[in-house]
Amino acid sequence: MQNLLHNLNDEQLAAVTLPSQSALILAGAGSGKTRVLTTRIAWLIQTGQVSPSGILAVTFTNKAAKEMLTRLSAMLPINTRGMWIGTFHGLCNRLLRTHHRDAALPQTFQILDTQDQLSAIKRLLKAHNVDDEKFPPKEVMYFINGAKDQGLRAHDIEPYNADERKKVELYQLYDDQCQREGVVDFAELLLRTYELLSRNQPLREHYQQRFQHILVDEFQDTNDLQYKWLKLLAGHGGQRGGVLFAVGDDDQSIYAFRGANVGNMSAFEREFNVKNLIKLEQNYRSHGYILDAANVLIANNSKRLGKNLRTDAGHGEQVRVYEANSDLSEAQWIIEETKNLIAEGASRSEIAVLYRSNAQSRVIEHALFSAGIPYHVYGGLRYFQRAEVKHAIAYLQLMDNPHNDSAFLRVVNFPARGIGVRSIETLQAAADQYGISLYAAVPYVTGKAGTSLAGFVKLIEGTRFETQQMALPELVRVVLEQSTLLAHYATEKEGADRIENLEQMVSAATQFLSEEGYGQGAPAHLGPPAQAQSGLPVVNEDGFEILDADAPLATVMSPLSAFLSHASLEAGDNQAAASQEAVQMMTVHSAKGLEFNNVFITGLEEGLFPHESSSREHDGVEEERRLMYVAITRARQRLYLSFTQTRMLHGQTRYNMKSRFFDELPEEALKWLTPKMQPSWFGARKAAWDEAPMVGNDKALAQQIANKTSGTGWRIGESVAHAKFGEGVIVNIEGSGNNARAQINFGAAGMKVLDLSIAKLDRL
DNA sequence: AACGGGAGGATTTTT
DNA sequence: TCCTCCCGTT
Repeated sequence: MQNLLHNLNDEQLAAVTLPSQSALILAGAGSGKTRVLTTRIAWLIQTGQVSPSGILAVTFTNKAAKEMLTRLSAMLPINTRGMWIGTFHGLCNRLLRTHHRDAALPQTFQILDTQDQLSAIKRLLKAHNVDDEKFPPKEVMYFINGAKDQGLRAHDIEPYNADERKKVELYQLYDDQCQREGVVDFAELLLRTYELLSRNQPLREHYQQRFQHILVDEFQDTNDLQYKWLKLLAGHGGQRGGVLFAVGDDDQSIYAFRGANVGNMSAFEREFNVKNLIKLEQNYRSHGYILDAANVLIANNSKRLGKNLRTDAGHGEQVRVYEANSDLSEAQWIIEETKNLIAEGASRSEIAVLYRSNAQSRVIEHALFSAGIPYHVYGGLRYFQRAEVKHAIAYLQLMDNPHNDSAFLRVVNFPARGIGVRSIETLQAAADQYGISLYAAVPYVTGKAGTSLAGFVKLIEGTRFETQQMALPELVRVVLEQSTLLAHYATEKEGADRIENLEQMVSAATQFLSEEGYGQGAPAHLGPPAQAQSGLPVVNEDGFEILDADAPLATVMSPLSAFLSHASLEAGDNQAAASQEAVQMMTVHSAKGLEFNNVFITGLEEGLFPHESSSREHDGVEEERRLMYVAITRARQRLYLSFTQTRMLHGQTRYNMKSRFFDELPEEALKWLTPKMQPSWFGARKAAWDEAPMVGNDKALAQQIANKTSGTGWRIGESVAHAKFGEGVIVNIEGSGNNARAQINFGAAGMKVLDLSIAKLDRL
């Protein structure tokens, strides 16, 4: 125990050893959050307050879950495999497999990833003759997912106009289609589990009693449904249930666009009557100037729980700021600085280039490539999302559940076997007539189409029979052969990579079996033995004895089903194993949770970062500011910020102003590598602006600024001096004439709003 | 069925 | 600019 707790600072120690009450840990960037979370679990177990089976730890990503397991097994001499540590989706998958009957799902239900879901919706719209101009599939998908993320079914929604009524109708039809086909999308995993537990009292109470300690990572990223899910399991409002230990950072909430609700933090504090709010403010990552920049910037946000990072590491180096003429020269500058860093002994993998949007990476990539500097771009297609891999997966899905129409349609004519659009239309008509799956409708199609379709069914049936007793990797190999996918790509000019990817699937299967604790030789098709139950038996409303959805997965699903869920829930790495010793390029979003000795934050221009679309969203700029905060706090030792006067975007040259975030950073923490131009800078910029052909948003922005500054005699971006507050920069101007007020950032003296007709300001 | 031309769109992302 | 999607042609 001494070992477990030593080296924790006071804040961390307090969090780890909190009594059994709901707690909210405000964990700043680089404050040892994961350490606190894992040590808390270890401490609870080691002090005998809970057994490993009483722990439920939830994360958002598989990576975070794995990290937690790894650290835990290093701390505790127990087998972590039996512990419930996983992603929301992974845990729901496990619960739904076990209780599939109560959840009204086939045990082999398959999981749609986003691509699958979109094609399912496209198919639905076609089947119901919906005008996809008026109801674009993507929009329908957002609508459905948005509703599910709030825990709403179609019948829960009160449509406020005809269009919405149609969407609600489509939502219902979509759910019907999924149910018919035995498939479940990501949001459905959560919602179905939530409904299962809320409707089934014995089941709910069983898990409420079992999970005495529920720990949640990245709590600021939870959506409404996830919070409801947690409340349900924690038995909120009832006598039963466990203690919720939530760890998060409201300042790092950057996923509102996908439904995350930071408000869950304060809601949790209120609803669970949290007495234990602990702030982890000691930062072990960044040097002082970098933290100062982060702290001062984020102080501009109004809705915060409040937190200030501190470090023992000293000031370190100032943040370097560079203004480039163009995106090309920005890239060139990055190359030069990167070369310097490497010459000084920096490892390439300790250099990160961050940008707001993916479109910005191209120019920088090009420059790095020309300079012969190895780099790795994050993002892009993941292994299980590649077309050829998805095709193979579709064949495997048909092995497991031939009534999955999505999988059927994907490969019925791939590789080509003469089953065209007409054949499919005939088949679809038959399926609709009898209300059955496409696969089941094949015998009803006559003629030539019927013969080729029957051939396909024979292929599936034959392969299924042939692989009956095979272990998973062997089954995968046979499916790759029998489907003629390998043969098909062998004839393609560029097929070598695809074949390699397909063959990799055999080893992926082997690796999966060992990771999940399946015997390597277990027949892939075979379901779990009915006796392989663990945990307490519980009885549902019908008096059936049901088993606890305990780990490992092998007890609740066949190796094949498990592998298929794995393929959907864990999309795999992006791209082939990139060389480790490479400059890391990624969006700010994907940099969350990572850290580097040297960080470049590029494209810091109004309209890009903060992004122009953010101004239209509720609290959009605050979210962008949090994003900037995340970006800054990635850096350990050296941070570079850059912006450019002109940038080629969407085929047009744009003239941007430097990001407002520069005006929100403390002067003393910055070192301008190029002259900081103002106020003449603004004039020069405005001239360039006037000369250049304006595109929509430039005009809007110029107009907005003109409106704001008209008649005040002051301009946004201008440097001023005040007798009391010292030097500052005008960040914003509101109102006009005698009512005009300027928001001025006085750096160390803070942000002030001054009445321009009263305050005595001097131009600098 | 495969290819090409044209139109339109283009934050951010995990599961 | 550059990628994706759809439609029309071979």
